[in-house]
Amino acid sequence: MPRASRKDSILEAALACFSEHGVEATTIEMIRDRSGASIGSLYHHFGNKERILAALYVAGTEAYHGFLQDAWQHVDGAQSAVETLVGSYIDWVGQNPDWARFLLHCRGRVEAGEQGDTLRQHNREHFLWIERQLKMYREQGLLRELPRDVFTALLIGPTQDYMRHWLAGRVQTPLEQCRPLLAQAAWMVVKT
Amino acid sequence: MPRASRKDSILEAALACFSEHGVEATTIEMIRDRSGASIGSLYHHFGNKERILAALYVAGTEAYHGFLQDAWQHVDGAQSAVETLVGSYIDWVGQNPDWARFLLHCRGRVEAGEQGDTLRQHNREHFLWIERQLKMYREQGLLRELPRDVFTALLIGPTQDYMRHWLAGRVQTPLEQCRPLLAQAAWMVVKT
DNA sequence: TTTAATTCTAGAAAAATATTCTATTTGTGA
DNA sequence: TCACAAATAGAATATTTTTCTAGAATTAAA
Repeated sequence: MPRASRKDSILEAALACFSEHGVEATTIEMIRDRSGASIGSLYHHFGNKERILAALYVAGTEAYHGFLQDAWQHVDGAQSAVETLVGSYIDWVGQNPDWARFLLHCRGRVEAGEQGDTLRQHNREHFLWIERQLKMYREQGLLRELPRDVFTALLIGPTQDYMRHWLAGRVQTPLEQCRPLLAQAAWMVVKT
Repeated sequence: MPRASRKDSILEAALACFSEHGVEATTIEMIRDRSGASIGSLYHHFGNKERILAALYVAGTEAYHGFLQDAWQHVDGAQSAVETLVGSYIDWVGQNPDWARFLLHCRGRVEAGEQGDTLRQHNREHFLWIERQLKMYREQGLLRELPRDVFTALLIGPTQDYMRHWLAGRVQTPLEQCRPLLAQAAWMVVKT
């Protein structure tokens, strides 16, 4: 296996800087110092600061999507599917707080930027993947008939909200305790 | 009534620029041009760019809190309270999309900045106000006993999630149609 | 293995942006 | 009217981002 490419080491350094100082406060120079790359190298690989953000964003969402799809192996039934959607989100954010903070913080910014379309395409595909997974349960009448966007909001909204507060250090209830509550509530509100 | 002060006109111009070009892309110069103020005046009133954001953020949250407290006049019973929390959020965001986009986009940034404590204090007070309003219903046993942070996430999480997507133009279901669905779901998941 | 082409790296130079500073003007109370 | 503070202006400075030119490393073809 090839060791981390220069490109990757720049991304890694960028995430570390963002976590440490916040996205707005980190300068190209800080990323240069931390990664050991030169300005020229940095701009060769990414072109500008915004595209560093975008690349990092895509890498993060892909990591999360992969995590979810791995967890999906053990899904067995509609309730288990809902529980996995909620639980995987909690687990991944819990295990990767720096990534998660970055993704939550920069979503709007990256979507508004030039890579917005790419990103939206990515997300749409992930969404469709979930749709395919739930199709069967829907056809069996196990899930409420709701506009798709409302369904999604009901299912994952509370969890996203909770984890956003957790990342900001605004909540005390330990994750292990919330997990079943949130999973159960999601199921309650989404089942027929 | 005094007409808009220079300070206010700067804030107004800033919000307009942010809505039009995004927060990251607007420069001090753009705000200067749009507001008609000079650089000196701008820095006299706010000190730096970050503090313009913070002031705008505080103004926005205050507007929303006021809106909610007005709507609270008509609350009558626990279900009505839940419905008002959800409905007011939808209404305010629907009527003030620029404000809402800005608030959602910048929360993390402002909280991480020097005004973070002030802001957190503000939010805590608002949160406590809601707590006081719900206390009675809680004592009557009408609301589920849950860790407070989980309760909040269940109540408002789906709505916040939905409105975030609405602001980004990612959903089609009209707000009038979602409103009762979200309110009803919130009540379902939060009532005893 | 040499050559040519391409990719990558480097850092100085330029451009864009944010902030400070000094001077003037405006308003306000004694 | 005078003294003083608050507000405004824009030039000067500092910081940060981006571009540009040149050289080093790598790859592929001959």
